[in-house]
Order: sequence, then structure tokens, then C-alpha cells
Amino acid sequence: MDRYDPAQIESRWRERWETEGLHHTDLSDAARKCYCLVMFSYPSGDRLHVGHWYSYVPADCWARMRRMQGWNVFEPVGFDAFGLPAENFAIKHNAHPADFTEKNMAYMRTQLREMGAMYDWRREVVTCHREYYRWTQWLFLRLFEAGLAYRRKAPVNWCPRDETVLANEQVTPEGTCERCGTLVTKRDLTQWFFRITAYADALLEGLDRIDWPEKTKTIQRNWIGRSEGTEIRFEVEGLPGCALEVFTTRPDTLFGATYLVLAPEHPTVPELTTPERRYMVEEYRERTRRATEIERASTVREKTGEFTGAHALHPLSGERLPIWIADYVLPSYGTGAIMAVPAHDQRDLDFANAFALPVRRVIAAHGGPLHAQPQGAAAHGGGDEMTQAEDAEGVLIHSGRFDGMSSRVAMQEITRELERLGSGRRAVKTRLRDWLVSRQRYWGAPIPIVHCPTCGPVAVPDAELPVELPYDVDFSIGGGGPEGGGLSPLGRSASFRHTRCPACAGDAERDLDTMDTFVDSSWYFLRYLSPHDEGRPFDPAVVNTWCPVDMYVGGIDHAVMHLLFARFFVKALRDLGLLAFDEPFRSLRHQGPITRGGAKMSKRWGNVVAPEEYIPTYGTDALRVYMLFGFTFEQGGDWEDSGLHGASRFLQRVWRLYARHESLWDSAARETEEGETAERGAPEGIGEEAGSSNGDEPAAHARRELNAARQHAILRATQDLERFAFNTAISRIMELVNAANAFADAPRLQGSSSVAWAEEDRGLFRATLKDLVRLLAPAAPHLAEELWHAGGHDSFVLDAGWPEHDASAMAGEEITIVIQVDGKLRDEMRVARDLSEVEVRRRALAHGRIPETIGDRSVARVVVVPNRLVNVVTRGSG
RNA sequence: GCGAGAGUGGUGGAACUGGCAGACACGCGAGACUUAGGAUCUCGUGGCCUCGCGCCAUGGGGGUUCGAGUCCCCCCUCUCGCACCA
Repeated sequence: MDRYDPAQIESRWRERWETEGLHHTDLSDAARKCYCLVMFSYPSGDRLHVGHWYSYVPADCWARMRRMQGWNVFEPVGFDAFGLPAENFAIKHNAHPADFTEKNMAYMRTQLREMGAMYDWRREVVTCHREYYRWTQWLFLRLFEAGLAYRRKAPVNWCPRDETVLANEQVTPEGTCERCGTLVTKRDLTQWFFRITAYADALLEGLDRIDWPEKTKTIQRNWIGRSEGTEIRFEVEGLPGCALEVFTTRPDTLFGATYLVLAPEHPTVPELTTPERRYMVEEYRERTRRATEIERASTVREKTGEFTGAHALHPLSGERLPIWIADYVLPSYGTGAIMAVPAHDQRDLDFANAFALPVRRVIAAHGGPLHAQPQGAAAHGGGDEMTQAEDAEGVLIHSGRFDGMSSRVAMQEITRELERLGSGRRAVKTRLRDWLVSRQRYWGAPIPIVHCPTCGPVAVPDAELPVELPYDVDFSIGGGGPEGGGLSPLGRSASFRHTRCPACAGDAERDLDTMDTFVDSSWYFLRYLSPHDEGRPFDPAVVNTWCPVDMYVGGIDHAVMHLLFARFFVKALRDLGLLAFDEPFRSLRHQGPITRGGAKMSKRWGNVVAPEEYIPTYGTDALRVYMLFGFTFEQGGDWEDSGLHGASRFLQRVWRLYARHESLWDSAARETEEGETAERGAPEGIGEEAGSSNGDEPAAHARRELNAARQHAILRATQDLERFAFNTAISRIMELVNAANAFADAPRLQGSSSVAWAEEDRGLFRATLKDLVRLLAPAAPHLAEELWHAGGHDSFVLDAGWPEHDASAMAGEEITIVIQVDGKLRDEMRVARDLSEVEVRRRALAHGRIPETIGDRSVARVVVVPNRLVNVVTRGSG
């Protein structure tokens, strides 16, 4: 064996794997199927850097172990090729997104190949290809038919820079565009939505059945934001037939309501505003409209609002309640109107204090005396203004016949009473809004709808799909968007725009918007299973056996958005009878971010670490090992060249280990086929009675040590890989390398060549080398392949099976037991593993300096932790 | 503000249900081999000191326990999520 030359080894094996189709998965065999998926790449203009590798390499490492364990692993790859960044990049560089995307993907493919992952390239999926988006459109139409895709005019998020609407999920908590960072504004536009809110409960329920990080589930639960409460109807005084609906989660505080507040945008506001209040109200509404999301969402801001002049009538007490508008009530949540209970809601209290509105306590602390506070004691003007709302549940007071009830009971009783009067009902509200899917941009799948002046929106017949995205279109930004008198790019193409109505054959116009790219990525994992099927989006037979995806790896930045949308899609398709399962991703893992100089890698900062820079000198395997060993998977960390250097040194050390014992290792395959003992965990002389056969105690001892290291490595590396603890898995393998070197360098072998060793040593050592190369294979597949073949094997290491842990081989192992006296480490002793507690205790008390340490104190207690330690507890000195 | 998670050597990071804190590495130091070393190998490497089977050490302070990085309470710092959601 020559020097370790990764460049040469790696390209050679990658070619062999490719030509032999080693990574092609036979999907007809689903008996032990394992669908391992990574979030596919986005060819936006940046090439893949080590940050991308950091989700792909660990996923591949895990998948390789699964494959070696005998699973039929499917690991596909593809491109999320539509989308704004690609389009913006193309505009900036005066290119066409289609051309530029193809070019970019071509480069990324070579990058991905260099990574040495087990991708089945025959099943690549590219979302911007007509063969794919045809089915995206087809699926859109199924949702349309089912009423799950609909058009509606609504205030929507508008990104002025990208000139398109955005889904709520694409607006950051700061109110900026998730893609470009521009402040998002609101516009009233007619847009396409997917009715994801209809699946709020299903989306919540499904979370309990999937193996996802708790954090991610929490984020989704919060995003969905389900709350149960009561909708209450308030008649407006003097306006018969005009009633306001409010939503509250605290119907028990109904008698504490002292005014109502509507969102400024509430549609009833103009109708009920009195003439003398109209000017102020209109002005306030205008001011609100101009305010940005951030300004409005700020909780530290002073409360503002205006009185409408109108009054509502309390449904149970008949009391007159003033109706206000204020921007602390959001138009998009609940009914856009609230009953204000200042005594028991901080926001209402702040508002009441700002505008001198009355405060009435109606909930007393549990167990406290009823009517403890005289009516109006805390009311405004009483001198001692209430500043802290009492939002805890308790017992009702000042609530008529509901007095004395607990909040819990009163919620039900009051709701029941309102239902009886026809003034209310139980209701469930969610924070989740319907998913806005139309985009006023070019680079996406056209929405397959035709707008006919007589028939309205009509589906394009399936047979006419795809509605092809025209190539020759002016997709520049600057039209001003739908409100600026401009048209979305597709509108600028007359040939695209004008068509015939599929229903009445009259002149009609195509929908001019394209779909959000999250639609593309909501079903790509289904398409991977039959990417070339021309008759349907996916093959139900294959999809229903291979899904859900067994392991999905990607960043937590998609906790809402992609991961929520894909779940919705699968649930909707299940209900449409197209799928037999309803959760797409059974297990999910998030990698942490890889930074450089503490900052996220980006072209802008000029801190991108390109794999190509390192592969020629260090090799792919070193890069892979560094990615796996140098960080905690879920945490990520800062890139350090020195870490890569260390990983490379480790691989060199492995190489030298095999090179030094080349002659011995060379015969590994043959020896194994002879069915000798090496394959089993405990060759002759390893067991408890070891050494008795030839009386060579040091030799037997050395063999026991090596075998123990070997078994530990197998056990721990396997466990660690399974739980995505790649860094510790690699460290177990390093320990085994160290142990193997120590064994071979032992003085008793007098530096003799390993082929000259005793048969027992040779057998064990060969078996160890054989296990080692296989343990290493998921992390460093090229090197492992090379070594495997150097060991005389003809098959690929991927098909060599996974080393099996042999517990019996560890039985005779000698271990160290720590002896403490009163919790302090005082000595240690070597005993056989699993020695009885009684015996361990007896020996510990007599061991070395222990009796001396105990002195004349009496032993109160002896704690024995099996195979770990003994703690002698004394009872003071005598 | 609410919720979740995290604070461990010079660095990355280990430590399963409480059981030798710092595995495995990087870096550093000393030595060996070398014409040379940014190669390789060996040894050492948390702090302190009176250099001992010594003492102190897992953000700080209390507690439970034979025993606490791990469990409980209080505080500090950082990260993330939510943030007028009625």
C-alpha cells in the first residue's frame, strides 16, 4: 500500500459506484425500506458551501449505516429550482432564470457528487421542469375542486422590493420580508389561498404521532395558536339588525365588560360611527392603515384609539357599552372585535386607564371572601387607579345569578345562557391564517386557472397541463405591481395572457400569477418515488409503501413554512383519497448552523467556505469526518481549518494502521471465509479462562483489552450513529484505532511483523481491522472502500454488513472500580466485570490503603454501584 | 413580558436512567527520529499549593443525597421561539 492519496482513491471509487449503480434503490422491495431525505437545494446563485454539507453529510452517514445494517435505503436528491432568489439573481445579472438555473444545477450536481453521498441520481427531481410543475398544477386543481384552493380579496402582505405578496409565514416577526429583509406593507388584493385553516386541528393532532424535536413541534403549535372560547353577539343601540360579534376566551368575565373595541379595519365601523365622531374615526383609520406591522405590533407603545359614538347593549345585563376602535385589536384574529374587561385583562386595563373608561372587577380570588371589594372601588376616579389586571381565574362576583360560581363553571354556564338567548356560541379560533399561494412574479409554476368573463375562474383541463411558463417574458421588476398599474410578468406576455375559456370557449384570460415555491416543495418527496411517471404525480402503490419518509434532515428555519405546508398537503391529499398516510416525515432532525468567524456564511460577508478549496488536498472523507466529529450535530459551530487538519490526520493514522499490517490484512477476506473464530467475538484465549491454554497471561490480557475496545467501539458507535451523535461515534472509532495500535506495538510482540504473530493474535487483530473499516465506512466511505478491498474483499463495503456487538465477549473483561471513602476518591481496584456485589464490597474494604483511610471510624454503610464504584460511608471518628 | 434551551480546560466538545468531571480531538510543552519539519512517534497538559493517594474546580448562591455537571429553589448571562392572538 502506498501513501494515502485521497484524491486518487476517492474519484476512483466514486466512478466504480456510479458505473455499478451501487446507490440505485430497488423500490419494489419495501420489506425493510428506509427513506432518508434531506431538504433539497435551492440553486439561487450561491454554490454549495460547507454549511450545506453539514446537513447532507450527517444524513448520508446515517443512511449508510442503515444500509449496512440491511435496510433498503432510498436517498434521493433534487432541486427546489423555482423561486424569488433565483429570479432576482437572474435580473441582477441580466440572465434568464431558466438558463441560469440549469447552469447552476449542473455545477451543484458535480458538487453533490463530490460529497460521496448515496444519492440515487436516476430519481432526481427538478421543480422548475415542466415534467414536475405539470403535476404541481394538477395537484392545485385537485385542491381547487375540493374547495381547498380559493380566491378572495383580503389585506395581504406586500413586499415592495420583490413586488409580490407573501404568505404570513414568509413575513418575519419583525415585519420584514423573509427573503430580502424589506419592510412588508399591507395591500388589499384578490389572491389565491389554500384552506390550511381547515386542517388546524389535524395539524395539531398529528404532532403527537411523529418523532420530531419538541422545539419544532412547539413552534408549530404556537403558530397554529388554537384557542377555545365563546363568540358573543352585541346588539348596537339604535341600529337594529346591526350586531357585533366578539370572541373571548374568558366568557366568565362577561359582566366585567365595560366597553367594546373594534379593529380600525372592522367593516362595520363606518356604519355605526356617529356623525360628530366621523372625522376623528376616519383619521384614526387612515393612520392605522399607514402604520407598519412593527409599529402596530409593538407592545410597549401607548394605547391609542377613538370613540365611535355608538353603544352596544350587554346581552345579559342590557347595559350600554361604548364602542371604540383601537389598533391593539387585530382585524385578522377572531372576529376583529373584543369585549374589553379592563379589570381582568392588562391590555384592556391600559386602554381604559388611557381613556378614563370604567373598570369593574367581577372575579375574586378563589377561597377569598365574596364581595370583598365594594362595587366600583377599583373604578376610575376612585383615587387609587388599578394598574395590574387580575387575569387569574377565580370566583364570580357582581355577575348577577352567576355570582359564586368558579370561573370554570361560569364559562360554561354563561355560554349556555348566551346560546339559549341566541346571543353566543362556543367557538374555536386559530392564529393560523389560510396560506396565500399566488405570487406576482415570473419564476414559478403558473396557476392553472382561466378567468372567463361569463364563467368566472375555470380550471384548465388536466389534459392541457402543464400551463407552460413562457420563456420569452419581461420579468423585470418595476411595473409597480397590481396596484401600481403594472402587471405581474406573465401579464406582459400577450400570447400567454389571452386564451379561450375551457367551459364556454369564449375569450378569456389566464391567471397571471405563479405559485409560491413552497407549493413545489410540499410534495417533492412523493415525486422522488416515481419521478418519470407521465400519467400521474406519483404512484400510489409505491408512495403508500415507501412513505412516510423515515428520516428527514434539514434546518429548523423551516419549522413553520415548509414543514407545516408539506404536512397540510399530505393531509389534504389523504382526504382526497390520493394517499393512504397523513404525516409526511416520521422522524425529523435539525442540523445546527455552521459559521465562519462567528457569522453565518454568505457571499455578502465574504466568509463562505467552499468544499472545493479543501478537497484536492484533504479529500472528501476528511471533510466528512471533520463535519461529523468537529461539531455537535444539532448545535453546529464555527468552521476551523485546524479541525479539518485533525480529521485528516486521523484518516492518515487509519491508513498507516492498515498499511503497517498489509500482509496480515490482505488475507482478511480469505481467513473469514474459512469460517474461523475471528468472525466471532471471542476467539480462543479471549474468554474468562484465557491464558490457561498456553499459560501466556500477558498475551491473553492484551487480547482481552483489544477485544473489549473493539466491542465497546461497536456498541457505542452504533448507538451514537443511530441517535445522530456523530461526534462521539467518531471518537469511539478513534479509540479503537488507538487500541489497535497499542496492541500491535506491545513490547511482548517485540516489533515483529503481524504475520509472524501467534494465530490467536492474528485472528483477533484481523477481526478488529475488519470491524474497524466497516464502522468507519459511513463517515469515510471512500477510504473504507479502499481498505476493504485491500483486505482482499471483492464486494463493496456497503454490502459487507454492520459489525455486531457480542456481549458475551465482554464478560471476562477486567474493569476498574473506584473506591471512595465518604464520597472522596481514595483508591481503585481491578476486578472482573460483573463480579458479585458482596465480593466487590469485601475486596474494596480490604483493598490497599482503604482500611488505613477508614482508621478507627466505624463503617456505617457501603454503597456498591455495579461495575463502577464503591463508596464507604463512615460514622465519624471514634 | 411569556415560554423553551444552554452556560463545563487555551479551543471544539464528552459524561446513558445522579456514580472516577474533562472521553475523543485541536492547540500547547518536552523528548525521539531526522539535513530539515508545518511529517511521524512517545510522554505531558483544569487550577492551586506545603507537590501529597493534598486541596479547589462544571455561570453565582443555597438545598436534597453516601454521592450532584446531572435533581430542587433563588439569582446572573447568552441563544432561540412567541409577543397586544382577546
